[in-house]
Amino acid sequence: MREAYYPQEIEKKWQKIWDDTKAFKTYDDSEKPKYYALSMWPYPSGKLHMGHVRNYTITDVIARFKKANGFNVLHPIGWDSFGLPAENAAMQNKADPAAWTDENIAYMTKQMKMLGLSYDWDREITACKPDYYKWTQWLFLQFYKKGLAYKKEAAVNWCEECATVLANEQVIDGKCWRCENLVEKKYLSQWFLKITDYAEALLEDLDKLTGWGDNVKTMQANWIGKSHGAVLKFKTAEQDIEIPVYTTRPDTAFGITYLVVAPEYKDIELLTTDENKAAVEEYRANARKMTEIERLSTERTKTGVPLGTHAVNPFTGEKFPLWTADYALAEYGTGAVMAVPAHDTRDYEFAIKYNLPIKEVIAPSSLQPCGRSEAYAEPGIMVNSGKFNGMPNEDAKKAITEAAVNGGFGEFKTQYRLRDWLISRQRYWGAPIPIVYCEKCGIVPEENLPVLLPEDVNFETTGVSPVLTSKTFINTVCPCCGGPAKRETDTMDTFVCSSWYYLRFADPKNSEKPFDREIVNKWLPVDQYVGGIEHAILHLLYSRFFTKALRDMGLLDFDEPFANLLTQGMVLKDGSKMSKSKGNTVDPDEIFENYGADTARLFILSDSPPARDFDWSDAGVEGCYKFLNRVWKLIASNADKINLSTALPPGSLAKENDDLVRMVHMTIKGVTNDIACGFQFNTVISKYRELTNAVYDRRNAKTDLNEEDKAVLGFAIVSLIKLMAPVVPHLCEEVWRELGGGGSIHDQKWPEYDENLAKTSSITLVVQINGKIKDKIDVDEALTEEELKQIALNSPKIKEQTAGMEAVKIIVVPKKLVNIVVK
RNA sequence: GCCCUGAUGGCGGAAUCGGUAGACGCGUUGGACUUAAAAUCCAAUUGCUUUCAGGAGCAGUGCCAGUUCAAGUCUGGCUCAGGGCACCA
Repeated sequence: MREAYYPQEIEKKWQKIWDDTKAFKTYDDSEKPKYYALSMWPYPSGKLHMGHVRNYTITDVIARFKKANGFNVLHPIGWDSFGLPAENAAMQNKADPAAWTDENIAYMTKQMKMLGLSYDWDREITACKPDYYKWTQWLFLQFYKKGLAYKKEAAVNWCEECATVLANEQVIDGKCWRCENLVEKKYLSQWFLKITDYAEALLEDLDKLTGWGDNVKTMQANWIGKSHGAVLKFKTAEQDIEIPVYTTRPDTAFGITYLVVAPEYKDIELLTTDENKAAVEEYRANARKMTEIERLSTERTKTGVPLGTHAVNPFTGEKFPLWTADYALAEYGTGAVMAVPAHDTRDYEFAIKYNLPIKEVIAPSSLQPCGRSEAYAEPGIMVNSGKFNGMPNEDAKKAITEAAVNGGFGEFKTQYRLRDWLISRQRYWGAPIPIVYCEKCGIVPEENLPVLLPEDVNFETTGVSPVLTSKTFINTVCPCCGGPAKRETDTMDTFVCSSWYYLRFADPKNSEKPFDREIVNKWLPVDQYVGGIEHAILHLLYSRFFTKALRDMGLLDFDEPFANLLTQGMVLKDGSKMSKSKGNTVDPDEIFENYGADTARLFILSDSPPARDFDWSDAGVEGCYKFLNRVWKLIASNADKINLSTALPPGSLAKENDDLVRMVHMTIKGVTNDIACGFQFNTVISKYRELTNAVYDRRNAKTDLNEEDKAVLGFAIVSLIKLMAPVVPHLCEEVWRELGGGGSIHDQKWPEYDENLAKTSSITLVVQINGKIKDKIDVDEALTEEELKQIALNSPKIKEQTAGMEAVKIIVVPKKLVNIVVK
């Protein structure tokens, strides 16, 4: 074995061999239990960044660990390759988005192979290839047939920069998720998926996801936004028009002093008097012009105008005025709000500004009656509420709603904040929506799939989709009547493609259907999913929705796609996120070139637990490189002494009591537990270092080795490289073969430990006085409690410090400590 | 405003059940090797006080209380930081 460690040479050699021999190919037919490890598939943006390196390394180590532990592991990769960057690149470089994408995929594939990732490349899938998007389109049609895909005219989020609409989930703080441009409202006819049908299931099943972090689950629960309340129906005094209102505070119904409808409310024109018409129209026109962010800003003082008409409170018969104000949202509840300024901060602010009456109906307690200079939103006792007076307001919520139900003017209602998923995009580089518009037949699904993207398009258009420039795509014949018809020119949101890709990996080559039900049932759910927290709502919610909908269509038999989710932290440099604009990026290629992939893998896992942010430091990389050199040298300089045939398994070593043998058992136990319980790779790596240090100490201490010493050394070294193999696959493979190991180290079984040997031979007894540590004594672990007590009491230090004092109580924790309580 | 997560040396972070706080590494300092440097190896490294140079003592895990023989760990109340949601009635 050569003395010096040449990672680049070793890595290149093994990567080629693994590739040529398809070392990580997964077969469906195996006796072993299945394990599906998956990283979120990347967008082929050009080059891997360190976030990718971290993500894929984590999943790769898990996959290799599970394989060594006897699982049939599925560890695939693919490309989320539809999306705007390819189209933007096409506009700038006059390149074909397909060619640009292919180039990027080729480069990133090369980088992934350089990182030594154990993917089954035969299962690679690519969202923008017709053999994949054909099935995205097919699934869309299944949603359409089930009434889960529909077209409607609605106020939608429009990004001028990207020249397309966006889903609610893609609007972050009123800005576009991709380009951070301010989002505007537009009224357009668009395709939606009916995710709201699954609001309750998506919320309820969060409890089943015991392998997900609470942070992600609460984010989803907040996004779904379930609330319990009532719909109360009001009639107008002037025209007898019904205005239903959703409220979570029916207990405050006696305190209503006005009613607000959203500027987009459907009956608003009927509700406006002629005198008020001009002012209302002007207000509505202004509201339309405002961007989402302006309108939703809580900083902004509330505005509104009266409609001139009135509604009647069915509980009291009181008349109160109708207003329109943009703090009422058309898309939530019924689009109308009953205003109780005494008990709602927003209504209070509005009432003060426009001098509307404030009527208190809940007092903090019977001792502390009303009279406040702000809205009182806390629980209390009902007042000014007729027969409900004196009741705790929480009870009155139910009682008043029941009264409304009995009176025929109300009902209990559960409301969700979640809205339907807008999937139309006025862009080229996406899966075309397979729909045809026929003058005779109306909306007709196109069953002849795939509907291919046209190639005769001009990307130098502004403001409209390049698809519209095609001369061949738009005009077609109706699949129903054969008459002239036009194709839908919108494409699907890329998140549709990524909502089912994890299913396709189970059956990637199927040309008859998106996936075979049996095969998918066998491999899914994904046992371990790894990716960034930024998808906590978007991709993870959509995928859960897809899985549930596909189950209801009978295409599969499970209802959650990802059993365990690990959201990895960001990779930082100098305390902030790596970004090109800050100039603090680290190029993976440079790290591979200078140190090799094994060092990169080791370092990215070594310093922080996977869920936490990771601060990149050049010194840390150096440290990992030095460690690998140390391991290499340790083995190279002892290669002649290590004989794999004498590197015996546990139980067969004569020197079982040897401290180094015990250390090896402890390390196997520790590493195994640290990976199995929460993937704590940082402590796993510290255990590699401890064992390495211990082997060095042993070798330094003894130069004249007998056969037994060699066996111990061999056992320690072989165990070390087996434990390190998932993290540092190239070095360990090379060393394994150099030492004469048969086959690949990555086909070896995970080392086992003996529980009796996985601890030190003696223990340190801690002696405390009143809970403060006063002495530490090495003792045999077999001693009884009474013996430990005597040893503690006989310690000279303890005698000295307890002289003249009385021991009130002595607590003995077996094998650990003695605490003497004195007065 | 509501929700989630976190706070431990100069730094990243360890510490199964409440039972030796600071594993492992980075950095720093000192030393060995070298003509020299790099590399490598060895040692020290929470703070303060004290010392006869072997050590000894005290304090210490964001803050304030509490439970306990014993609290980084459990309970209550805060502070700060990061993230999510937000005129959602």
